[in-house]
Amino acid sequence: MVKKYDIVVEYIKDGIKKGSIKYGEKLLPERVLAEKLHIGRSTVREGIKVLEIMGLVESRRGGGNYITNNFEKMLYNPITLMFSLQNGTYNDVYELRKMLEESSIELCVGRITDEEIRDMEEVHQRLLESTNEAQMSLVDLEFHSIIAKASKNPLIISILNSVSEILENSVKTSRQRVIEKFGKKTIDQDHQAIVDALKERNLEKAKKAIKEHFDHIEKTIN
Amino acid sequence: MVKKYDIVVEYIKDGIKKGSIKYGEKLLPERVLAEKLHIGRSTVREGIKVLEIMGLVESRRGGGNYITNNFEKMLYNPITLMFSLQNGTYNDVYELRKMLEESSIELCVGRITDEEIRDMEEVHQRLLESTNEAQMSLVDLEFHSIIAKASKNPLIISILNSVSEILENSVKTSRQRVIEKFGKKTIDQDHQAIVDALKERNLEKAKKAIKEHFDHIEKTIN
DNA sequence: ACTTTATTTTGGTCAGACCAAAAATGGGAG
DNA sequence: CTCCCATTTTTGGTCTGACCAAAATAAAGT
Repeated sequence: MVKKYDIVVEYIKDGIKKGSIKYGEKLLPERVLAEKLHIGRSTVREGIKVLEIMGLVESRRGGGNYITNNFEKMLYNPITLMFSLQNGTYNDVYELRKMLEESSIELCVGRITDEEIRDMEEVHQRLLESTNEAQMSLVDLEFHSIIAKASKNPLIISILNSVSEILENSVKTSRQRVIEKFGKKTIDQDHQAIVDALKERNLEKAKKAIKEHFDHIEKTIN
Repeated sequence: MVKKYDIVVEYIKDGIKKGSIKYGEKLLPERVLAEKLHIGRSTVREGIKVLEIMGLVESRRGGGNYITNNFEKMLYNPITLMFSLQNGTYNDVYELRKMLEESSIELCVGRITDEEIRDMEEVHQRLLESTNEAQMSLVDLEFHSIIAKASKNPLIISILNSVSEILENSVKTSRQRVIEKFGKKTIDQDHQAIVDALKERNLEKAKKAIKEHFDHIEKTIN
C-alpha cells in the first residue's frame, strides 16, 4: 500500500537530488509544508520522522527541521539495533571490522593522501608520547578511523565507524590486554609498521602489517 | 532531548529482549498501547513508525501491528538511500561487496555445512544446465547468497544481501559481459572452483578461486 | 456446514488545540 | 548607536477526538 507520508519523503529526497534543498538548510515549517503538499500536519510529521530515523533530517524543537547528511547514524542505528537484539554477538561485529579493515587497507595504499599520512603520523606520535592510557584507546580508534577515511569509500567509512563505536569498550579492553601481554611497544610497532607501509604505498607490506596487528589482538583472547 | 516516543520503542525492544514479545506476534492495538503507557495515540504511532522504519514492525491497516525481524530491510534501506543520494557510486558498492565476499569466504571454509555445500552444488548445476540466460543472473545471485549465509555472521549476511540487491542490475550486465568476453564456460569454471575448494575446506584454494572470479568480472570493465 | 452480509476492530489521516523550546522583536540602559 | 534583557512570535512535540478504509469478526441466510 502506498503510504501518504511518502509524498513528504519524496519531496525532500527529490529536493536534495535536484539541488533545491541543500544540506544544513532549514526545511519549511511543518504547518506550511502540510498546506503546500495538501496533507495534514501529522502526515508531514510522519514523513519527517522517517527521514529523521534515516539520519537525513534533524528536528530542533522550536527551531525547525534541518537537512543533514548524517551517514554515520544511517548505518549505526540499524547495526546497533541488530546487535542489541542479540542477533549479533561482539564476535560478529569484530569479524566484520577485521575483514573490512584488512580489505580497505588495500584501497588505502592507492588512495591515501599525503595529508592523511601526516594525520596518521601525528596521531601515532600522540600514542607514542602519551602516558595516560585511559584516553589512549580513543586515540587508537582515531588512528583506525583515518585508515577507513583513506579508503575514500563512503560506505566502508560509515560501516567501519559504526562498528568501531559499537566495539568502543571492547577496543579499550583489548588494547589493555595487548599491552599487558606484549607491552605497549608492540602496539606502537604495529602502528609504525602500518604508517611506514602506507607511506611507501607498499601493498604487501601494508596487508602484512595490519594482519599482524589483528593477530596480536586475537592472541590475547585465547 | 528525550523524546516521548522512546517509551514505545523501549517497551517493544525490551519486550523482545525479555521474550514477552515474540517475532510474528501481533502488538497491542495503538489505542490500547496509548492507554497502557499513559501517552497519546499519536505518540504511540511515532514510536511504532520508528520501529517500522528500522524493519522491526510491520503495520497492516485494519489488521494490526506485527513484530518482524526484517534485518535485510534494516540495512538495505539506509544503504540504498546513501546510494540514491549520489554520495555513493556503483563502484563503491561493488568494492564493498567484493571485499566482504573475498573475506567471508575465509569464514565459510571453516563453517560451511554439508547441506550448504549440497545447496551450492544444486544451484551450480542449475547454472550449468540452464539455457535461459535472462533468469540466470538471479540464480547467480543465489549462489553468492549461499556463500554469505555460510559465513554464519548475520551482519555480513545482511550487508551482502543488501548490497547484492542494489547491484542486481549491475550483476546482470556484468555476468553478460563476462559471458561475451570469456564465454559462459569461464563463469561455470569459476563457480566450480569455488564449490570444490569449499568442499575440501581448502582455505587458500577458496581465496584464489573467488579472487579469480572477481578478476574476470573486472577485466570486462576495462 | 458453507457462503454472504453486517458489524466491529484497527491502522491511516486529518483538524484543532495547547505546551515548551527556540528565534525574532522591541524597548530601554549605557 | 550598541548591547542586553523582557516580550512576543514561530515552530516542533504531544494530546484529543473525529472520520475513513481495510481487515477481522460476528451474524444471517441458504
